[in-house]
Amino acid sequence: METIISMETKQVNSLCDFPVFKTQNDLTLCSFLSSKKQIDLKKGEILFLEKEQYKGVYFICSGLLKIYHTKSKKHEFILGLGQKWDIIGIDSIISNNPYPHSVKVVSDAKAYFLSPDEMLELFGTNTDLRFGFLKEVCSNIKKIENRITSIVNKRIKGQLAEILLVSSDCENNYAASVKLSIQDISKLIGTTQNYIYKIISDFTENKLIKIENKKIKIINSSELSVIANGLE
Amino acid sequence: METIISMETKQVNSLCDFPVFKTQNDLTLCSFLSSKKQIDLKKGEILFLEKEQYKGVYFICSGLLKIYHTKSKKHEFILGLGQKWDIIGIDSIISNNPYPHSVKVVSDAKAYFLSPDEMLELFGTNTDLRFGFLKEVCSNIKKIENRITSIVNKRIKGQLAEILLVSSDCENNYAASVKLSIQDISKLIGTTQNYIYKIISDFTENKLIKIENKKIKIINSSELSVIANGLE
DNA sequence: TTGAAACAATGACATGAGTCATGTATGAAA
DNA sequence: TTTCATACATGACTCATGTCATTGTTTCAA
Repeated sequence: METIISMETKQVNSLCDFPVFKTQNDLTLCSFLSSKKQIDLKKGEILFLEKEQYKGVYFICSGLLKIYHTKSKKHEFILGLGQKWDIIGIDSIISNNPYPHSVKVVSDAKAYFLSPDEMLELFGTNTDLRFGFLKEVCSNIKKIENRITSIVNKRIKGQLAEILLVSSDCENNYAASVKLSIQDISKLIGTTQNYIYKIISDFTENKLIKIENKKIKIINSSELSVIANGLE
Repeated sequence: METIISMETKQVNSLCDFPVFKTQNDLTLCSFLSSKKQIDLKKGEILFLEKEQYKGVYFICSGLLKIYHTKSKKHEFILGLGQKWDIIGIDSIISNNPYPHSVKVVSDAKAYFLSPDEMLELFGTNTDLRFGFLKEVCSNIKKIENRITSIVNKRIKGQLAEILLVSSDCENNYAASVKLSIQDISKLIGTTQNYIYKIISDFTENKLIKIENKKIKIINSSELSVIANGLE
């Protein structure tokens, strides 16, 4: 069960902290990376829209973003989430194509931004770094292949159970629904908001979860896990 | 509507013919590529299984392959099809990871095979070539992102209509079902064989298609197109 | 303070999709 | 030639999911 929403607490202090840069001993490179400043990304802000010309790569330090396709104004589907340590926009830079999806800030975030020239400079001069970026791109393939298989094989109830489990705060069993609205959860799974309410109502009736202060608290995580794995 | 099954007729005579190699003027490289021989891939042959250690990259010249995940022996899901001009296995070589999916030959095929050493040699010495392979990986990401969005937004009936349309032989309007069995179509869409039969039965009753010599002939492609686009 | 609009949530009903059982056809083995 | 296993195809039934209408709550502007 892959983590959808990260619970990591280590703070990002420098672009150097990103795993992709960890192997570097090049002092000029480290100096350049250390000089970059984090930018603020406000909730609701759109980083870029699908088919827009690429304008750089974002290295996410904190907060939450959604990566989505829009079939029409009515039908938005969330392909994935962007959070700490994620790197957004590499594939467009590499392939010299417009962005293949849109990205929007779900909760206030911080990130480093590198322009196309800066990226190509990094990309061109350093073999280890190049392979690091390429591994990042390739791991995206595996991740989304796993996601499509999961969507096809699981009932919507199972997908919701999984989201609630992996995003729960282990200490208090509160699902991070404050980070992801019911509307966004429905778009992440690819169903309707009404149906998500229905399933949440069922889960509440069956005493798997309960609603406290508009938050979802998990009270039977083992049963939710059975549902998430499609084994009931 | 992206083509699922290629109808291209140009024959592949050399590894040089692949678009990714088209920009090359390096005589040593061309000589090496020209020396490679095609290998035969028999129907039913498995190129590799998910989680297997990578052993090379296949450049498909003819025939049809399926790229799939297996949840269990009972649940196989086809992530995509491999056919002429497709390159299979790049991401594992680049990321130095086992194969993230399995690949099986659906109808007799031919391909060029390059070992990891040969690939790394190509990859390491030539900037244009490197970018060409990376573009290939990035276009795979875009393709499967589009696929996942399509699956989530379309009814199964719409997906079947689309498969029948794009795989049809334009001259005779025969859907290439001889290339893809009903069983494999159901695995490509992610549904049951029985439900595919049901929809085909409905299409036949509504005079959109008809069965001739165990082949599906399209007789109302405009109506099928409406269904494929989810506009009925 | 009030009223309109937007959002949250529920219920009734309709449709899409899956499962199981059954019958027929085909091919391989005895 | 017969028998058995597998594949093909259909029908009945059940469950999952979506749509529409409705009610209640919250927010914001006048």
